[in-house]
Amino acid sequence: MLDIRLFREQPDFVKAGLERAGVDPAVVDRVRSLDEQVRSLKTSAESMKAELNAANKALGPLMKTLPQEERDARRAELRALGDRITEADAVRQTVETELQNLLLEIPNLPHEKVPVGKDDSDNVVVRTFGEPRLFDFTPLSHWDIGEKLGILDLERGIKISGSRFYVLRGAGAALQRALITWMLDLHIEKHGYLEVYPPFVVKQECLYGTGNLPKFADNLYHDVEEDFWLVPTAEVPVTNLHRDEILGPNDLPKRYVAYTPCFRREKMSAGRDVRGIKRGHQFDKVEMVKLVAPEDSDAELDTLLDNAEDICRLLQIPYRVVAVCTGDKTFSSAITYDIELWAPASKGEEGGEWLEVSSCSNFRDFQARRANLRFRREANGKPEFVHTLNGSGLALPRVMIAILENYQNADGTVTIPEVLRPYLHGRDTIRK
RNA sequence: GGAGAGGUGGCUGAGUGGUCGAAAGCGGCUGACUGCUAAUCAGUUGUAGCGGUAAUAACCGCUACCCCGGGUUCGAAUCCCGGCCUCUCCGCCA
Repeated sequence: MLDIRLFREQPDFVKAGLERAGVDPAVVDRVRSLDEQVRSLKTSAESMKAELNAANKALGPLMKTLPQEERDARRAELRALGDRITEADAVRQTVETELQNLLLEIPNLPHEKVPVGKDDSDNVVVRTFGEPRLFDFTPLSHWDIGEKLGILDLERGIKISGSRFYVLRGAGAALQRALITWMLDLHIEKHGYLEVYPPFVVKQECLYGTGNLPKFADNLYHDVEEDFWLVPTAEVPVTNLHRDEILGPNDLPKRYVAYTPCFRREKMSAGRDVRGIKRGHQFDKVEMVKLVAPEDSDAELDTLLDNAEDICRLLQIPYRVVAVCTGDKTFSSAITYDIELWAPASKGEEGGEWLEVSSCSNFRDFQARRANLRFRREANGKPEFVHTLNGSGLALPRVMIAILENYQNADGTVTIPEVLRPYLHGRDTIRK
């Protein structure tokens, strides 16, 4: 959520930012008009309340001594005033709710460094690592490799849960588990994150905090009976760990890493990426989340991104880093870099593609304001909103795809990346 | 799932429907005293919104906040209803 004061004091700045993000800047004037209404309604109601409070204060001690008739008269008079206040408050409440709802649907302003663009075709590749491998045979897609090795069962996933679900078997399941443990260990021991294991269902407040609600409910699984929501990413529970808290001077930065499954309805991408395991309703992910002081967030994004890239480098899989443009960035983020792994056969007959395995973002105070997530610089200082960041490190299914397709051999086996072997009892190859 | 108890300021904890933003203690801050620390004494000490003086530190006024949301009443921390949460006992269970 953007600071209402920004709308009051620098409306042109907000308009310019929203325009860059491809949002109609006319909302700024609507916000300002609603804000002015709320404030004037509040002022008039407050002066009535002051009047009522003063009258009540004066009336209290007189109640015992005043003649019955006069008491009744005073009561009626004040009751009428009270009723007018109730009405005024109701009107104010309506307008205020409208304002709040509007603010909740306005996206974050893009960071000044974000390239301006309309959609993902305007994203900018900022660096690449490694060279796509040259095959002396025709590389198979991961779904072919997976089925042939008996480590991926797409049919039975569909049988038991429907489309976009799959089953990993044997070395497939073990490989994913090894990846999760290895990534966690790396972030904990080498990069200095604290591991947390959060709930996989959350209350709706958490989703408002990160910005998934109210706008993106149709991508979320919701248990109506208990009003629980399945997490679409660990970002949601972990960013909300300190919701409604004021952290102390020595509590920042917080650097967390969490493994969770992620649940997404994928209503927006119906019919897309239906083959293989590229896009499922359920997938696993290791996620890094940071809470930092505002002046540190730019630098923290750089290290966050590097921590995620480290995984790719150690796996020795070609990747590229993409600066996401203003038109393609997500609702809550101010700036985002995507990491894309090369998958040589992920499009089947059509060949390879760059697969998004991580999205590293700085949200500045956008989520912190929604989640009321603050800190004090000094013991008696004024609370300020923290800056939040997060990035995948990494999303499992697509890493699996990249490993299977990049490390496949002519004989149908798959070599296991060296860094993972200690996590697989020294095993170096997946064979049938 | 059954029965009971309770949710008050940074913490502990009091609070007959009006004089309660709220006693007291602890903690914090300021000052005094004392070679220093400690102790003692005095004062002070919630947050937010709006308006004003003043300007970027501060001061004054009003409003709101005693878990959340409704209600009763001229007036609610206090009474009533609903919800959430915590604790204790019993039952069940990975």
